Amino acid sequence: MITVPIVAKEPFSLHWSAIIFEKHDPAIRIYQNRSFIYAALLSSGPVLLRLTTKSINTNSPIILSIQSDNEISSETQKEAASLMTWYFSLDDDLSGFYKTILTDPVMTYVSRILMGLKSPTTPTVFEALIDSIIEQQISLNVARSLEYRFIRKFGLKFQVEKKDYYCYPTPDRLAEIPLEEFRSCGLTSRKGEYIRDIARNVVHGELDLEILKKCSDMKKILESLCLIRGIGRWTAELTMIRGLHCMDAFPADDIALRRMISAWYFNGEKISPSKAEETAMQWGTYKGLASFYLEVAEHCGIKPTHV
DNA sequence: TACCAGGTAAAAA
DNA sequence: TTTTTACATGGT
Repeated sequence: MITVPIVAKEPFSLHWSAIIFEKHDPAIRIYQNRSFIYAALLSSGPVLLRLTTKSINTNSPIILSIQSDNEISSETQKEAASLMTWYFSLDDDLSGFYKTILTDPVMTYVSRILMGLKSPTTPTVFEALIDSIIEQQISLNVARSLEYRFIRKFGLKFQVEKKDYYCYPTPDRLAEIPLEEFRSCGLTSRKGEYIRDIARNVVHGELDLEILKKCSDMKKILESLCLIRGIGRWTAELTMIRGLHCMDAFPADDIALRRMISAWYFNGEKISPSKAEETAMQWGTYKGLASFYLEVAEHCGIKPTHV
């Protein structure tokens, strides 16, 4: 095992940023005992990454450790560090967000509790896109269990100290899966088609998702994602938040998001997507980040009773 | 048991 | 052009 110190722009709290991963699959990724563990596929092969912090405070130092049954080169160390820096947006400065929401008492209240929370980003756009497809229409609990089945079935399996771990499946692998196999881990046949078609198009070079990271035009990104079969506005926006770190994307049709906005801003009264948009206006260019704060608040059982 | 959950494309009207 | 329907699974 090799350890590397990691620098994060303050304020940053690993605890809040990773807490949505508690109770996830320990063979894939999980947050427990103040450590975030992730089975990563680097260019040299699979490794087990662990980010650890001593306390939940924002100024607590972060240590990255890399585990593998194979030798770990200095190149691999560098790649691992930059992957985790991307994953938790460690270079981001949250002060702009906190300043923007000062006029919103609700978001200010939530952000003071969750101080240092940054929105995690998947290593690849592909991963965010496939996860978002799996999550279409069904509840998060159901989606989560389907995702684990999916990753365990199709992801690269490797061992560290005799324990099994699974990396997220690559386009290469998914391109050759027969449709019945997607169906057998609980996906609809339709979703299986979407996923296989996307994987094939990526492999054949007809679709370049990762190049979207270089595009700064949100509207253009949204449009190009929506051209893909199986991708509507909701899936595109979720992918932009989770795979491209577009903190301004806002999936107003999202049922759960509307439920959360309704609980915090409208006393639990049901609201329309346009009402949700209206509420999000005060979050400026941080609509997606603010939404994530509400999501984490819900996850942690933080409720709007004290506002 | 029936219905809903962080939707979407395709069929029917 | 607009409205309805099928889809898979786990929780209530």
